[in-house]
Amino acid sequence: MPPPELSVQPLDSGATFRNQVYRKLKQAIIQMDIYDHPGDVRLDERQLSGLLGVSRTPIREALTLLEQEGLVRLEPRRGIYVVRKTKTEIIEMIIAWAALESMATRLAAERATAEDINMLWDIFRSFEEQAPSDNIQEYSDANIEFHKAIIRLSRARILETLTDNLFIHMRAIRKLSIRQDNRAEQSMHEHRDIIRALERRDGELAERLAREHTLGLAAHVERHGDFLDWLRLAEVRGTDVKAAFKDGLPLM
Amino acid sequence: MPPPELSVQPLDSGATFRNQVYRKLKQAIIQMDIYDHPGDVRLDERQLSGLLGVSRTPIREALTLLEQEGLVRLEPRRGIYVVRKTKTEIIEMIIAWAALESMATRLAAERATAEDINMLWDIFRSFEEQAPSDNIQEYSDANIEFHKAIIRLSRARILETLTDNLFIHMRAIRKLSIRQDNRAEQSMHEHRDIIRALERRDGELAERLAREHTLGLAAHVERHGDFLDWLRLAEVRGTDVKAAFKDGLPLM
DNA sequence: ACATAGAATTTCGTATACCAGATACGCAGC
DNA sequence: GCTGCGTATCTGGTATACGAAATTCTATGT
Repeated sequence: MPPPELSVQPLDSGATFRNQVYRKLKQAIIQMDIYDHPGDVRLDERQLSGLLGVSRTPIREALTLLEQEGLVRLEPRRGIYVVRKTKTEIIEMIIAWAALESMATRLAAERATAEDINMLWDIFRSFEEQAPSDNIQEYSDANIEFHKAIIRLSRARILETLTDNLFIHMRAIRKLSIRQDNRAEQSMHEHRDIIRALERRDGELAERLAREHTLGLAAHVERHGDFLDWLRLAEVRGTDVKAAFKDGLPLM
Repeated sequence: MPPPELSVQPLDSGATFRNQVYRKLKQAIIQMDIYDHPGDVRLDERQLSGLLGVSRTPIREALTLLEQEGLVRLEPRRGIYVVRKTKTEIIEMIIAWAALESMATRLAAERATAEDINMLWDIFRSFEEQAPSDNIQEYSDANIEFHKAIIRLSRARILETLTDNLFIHMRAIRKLSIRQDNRAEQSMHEHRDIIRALERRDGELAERLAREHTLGLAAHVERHGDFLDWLRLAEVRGTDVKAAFKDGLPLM
């Protein structure tokens, strides 16, 4: 007879102020979408302190974390600014993502159960129906969810962690990801092929398809992502950003 | 005539106490090599405060960073402990490393200059001479330097950053990396083949060789890395670790 | 009006004080 | 000697106070 184990949960749940503030700030920064905002976005420790009802100490520690994640930039005695990645940085991040996800896909081909793959088909179908041009945000989020799902099947936590940190910054190119030349449709086909490769347990192929799929996005950004750096210039010069997009650029 | 630009250096150099403490602690933790130490290693904020001559505030912020990097674990109101990775975690990290480095190698094949590749040959030769069995630490460090050099040739900062964070934890398996079955020699051959592929600008091949080389290490750890988890058990039970290695395990 | 020096203010970095959870210790009871 | 309970102590989390660099405002002289 197995011993009657009473396993009590830790229940702490990292509920320190520091962690709470960290999560709240992170969510707020992501939600605001810096790439939709012209100009600098500056955070004030005291203001946040009053806003969140805690002292500056846990706020500073949370900001320290956010800085390491590349979400904010702390300029000593000058201010705290929400970071906007450059085009080059975004492309590098996509490349790193491609590297990690292709490896994850290889592992997934070995480790995923039949049920796991059914789940992928479910996700695939669920946003196959959805017209991408309608709701960019939802489409983009669903897209990322698909990739996250595959990575999860690798059963390698570190790959999840590392890519999660990268995905945060993919909001920068949301509007780009479904631009003309039927990227959306092509993307879907590639997703389908990846799942099929997983189904056939062809790790080699699945890995290659995943890599090429994501590197394709990198190339797309390389061609059409110049607006990312314009945002920075506009910010410095104080120009109205909206105007800069009048001449045929993707924003909206 | 070029404009007479006067570019003044930032000169701040991140010399805040927080950053200084961060670097010092990181170096100290890495140097001590937790995997050589039996038992828990606990850090005391107040003690560090006295030791380093600064207040607890910058120390706490530095520890926050180290926690995020996975070097220490902060247990609220219980203590701060240097982290020891499990075998599974180490293997996952090697896999992530393989993913990032193989991608970097692919890029390097496109971007590296002839001079860059000569530098790789230099590094290669410099530790070809060195007998690996003599000085494990030096051999291991040189080995990692080689990999860092290749990654640097990708000209993708993010790949450097991400892998640097992974390499920190590779000290865990230093003693393992040159165990019997002439891994050292085989490793050297593989390094040579990677450089040759880069020389021929064969990105596809270089990527595959780099991936297989590093995944080989993962497999090696999978087979012979059980001692990593024993360390944890020994720690919990308070057993003398050295004894556990008597029966033929790699340590030393 | 404009330029400028200097004071007042803002803002982050650091030090210190206080609090509550967790542990260790010791005493009482058996 | 062992168990259980309560208190003292330790430790990290949080709040507050202080300091110095950077910016802004203002008054003054031209």
